[in-house]
Amino acid sequence: MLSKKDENTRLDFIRQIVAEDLKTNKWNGRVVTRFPPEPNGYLHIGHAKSICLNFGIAAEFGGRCHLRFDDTNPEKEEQEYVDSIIEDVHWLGWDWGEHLYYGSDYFEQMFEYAVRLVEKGKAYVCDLTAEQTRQYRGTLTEPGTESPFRNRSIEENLELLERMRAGEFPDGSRTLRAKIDMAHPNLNMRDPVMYRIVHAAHHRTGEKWCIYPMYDWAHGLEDCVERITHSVCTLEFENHRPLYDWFLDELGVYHPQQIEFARLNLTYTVMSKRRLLQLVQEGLVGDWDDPRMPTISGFRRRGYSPEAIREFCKRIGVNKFNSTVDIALLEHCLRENLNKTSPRVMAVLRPLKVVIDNYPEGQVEELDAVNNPEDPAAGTRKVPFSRELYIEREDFMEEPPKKFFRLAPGREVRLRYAYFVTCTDVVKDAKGEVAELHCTYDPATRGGDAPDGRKVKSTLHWVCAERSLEAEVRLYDHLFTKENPDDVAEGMDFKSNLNPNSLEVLTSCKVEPSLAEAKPLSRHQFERLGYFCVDPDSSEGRLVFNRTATLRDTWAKIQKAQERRK
RNA sequence: UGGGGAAUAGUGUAACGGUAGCACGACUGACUCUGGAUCAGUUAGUCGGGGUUCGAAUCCCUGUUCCCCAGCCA
Repeated sequence: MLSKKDENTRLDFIRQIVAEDLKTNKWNGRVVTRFPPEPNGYLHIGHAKSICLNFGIAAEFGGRCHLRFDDTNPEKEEQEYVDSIIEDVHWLGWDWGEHLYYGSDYFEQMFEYAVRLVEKGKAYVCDLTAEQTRQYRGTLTEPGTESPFRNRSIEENLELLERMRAGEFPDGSRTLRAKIDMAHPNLNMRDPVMYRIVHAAHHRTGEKWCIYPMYDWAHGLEDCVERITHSVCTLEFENHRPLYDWFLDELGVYHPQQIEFARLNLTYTVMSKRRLLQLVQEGLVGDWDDPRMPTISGFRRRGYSPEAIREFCKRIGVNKFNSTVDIALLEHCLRENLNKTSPRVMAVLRPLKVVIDNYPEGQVEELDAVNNPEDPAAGTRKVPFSRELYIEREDFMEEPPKKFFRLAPGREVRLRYAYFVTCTDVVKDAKGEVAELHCTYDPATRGGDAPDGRKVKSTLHWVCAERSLEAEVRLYDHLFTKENPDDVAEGMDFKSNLNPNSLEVLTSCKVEPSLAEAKPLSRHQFERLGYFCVDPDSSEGRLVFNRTATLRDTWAKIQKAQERRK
């Protein structure tokens, strides 16, 4: 067990700051964080890190966390994204109560603050074109040049700003800029744009506005209005913090503390919204919720549980340097959770027919099977057994290599929860492929135990031929073949590393009848195969499963090693 | 070549001047009616060079490498 000191020292650097602020009463005991997505795409596992950080801190320190849409760019944002984000954050298990906000709700107040800055002589209307603004900004090593409009009178600025708002000027013709320092070594401080003119309909404010605030101007004010205490964001905003501070200080208003942390990178995964959008738009995946996508909706459809994702976010930690987490850790958290929670079931992906020659024709018996050995409360169910069964093709080999313990001619194995069977004959088709197996069973081993104490080397899963259900099963693998999808040849992009085998569809799988009523998105373990989730594509009488993850497969490892030796 | 950040096993993280620890992975072995799970063990690390100190991952100097910034995106 951890001592109290150990627990405290294990806090990440952000939680340490929050804990310290609580101790010194910096914010009068308040802890208010926020998750501020722009509704211009679907949430991904990288956002989950931020979500768990912000909502987690609020929950752990007795504060609250706001869900706020940072919707200041009408050209990229859509209601569809708002809806999906709300659904995803909820699904992950977090709740913001009444604290659902939109940056656009503060547009009027932001404008008033802008007027104040103009009145203070700290902002001005600039007529430079975008191109000119860029040229005047200077470079990383050379200072910028002051805009010729920088010293307009306060009266003129005020009048022009009102006329900007009134829609008198075309897109891009003018901006409102902060008057800071064109020679500042931090480019963000070289008279940054606060408002641009965009005659576009906004998904919430409609046609009301034709000027929209820039991120730097809007974000601090949103935090300010909501009385955020700790404004947690990613590393690339570190350069913007001086500006965040400048705006709030010049206005003399409530001033949260911005803290930056490193975004999540995952092996075999691309994470930027831009590239995920590209995959969707170019039809390289089904949609945002394609089970191969690292989106929250993709993971949900794939069969991941919110608990697994939250545990993952807890384990990866929080830091200020870039790192790439091994996707195996995510998969570990997944299996750890699903192992404890998923009901077991038998399903055969690539069926091979087996006839039990000495079993009575026409007889069907119901055998007891354990639903979840990790959870006795899950109880048992009946599975039908009869003369004709299906087993997995790869569970039989005519000429078994060393360490292959499964079925082979003359060999006895156990059919899980059923009987010991011995393979007596192999029937082949015209092409010489194994078409059917004949076995005998030992009636004394009913249930799977031999009264004489004899052992078998392996236990196979199976389904009753007559009573099984047909199903489609979609097998997934990593979307990319390289740990780092950006590791590409000259002139190529990440798409050249797409895994052509990331999806394999199996259409004539056989599953046990208890699955007839399985609900969409319900998760099951197919014994010896992996975790599978009912895809929403399923319909009455047509079951479709997604493979969420395989079970750890020792035999596959041995096989690989054997092949390598050849 | 301006400014801002950052470097700890293969990977992710802890240690806040006092035994470099944990997790994932990999590899052994035990157990098992899932070749699952579980359990036990092995593996392997402080970016380099100086200094301060009884003692440095930690403090100082210096070098190296990596990330971010020149949108009227966020």
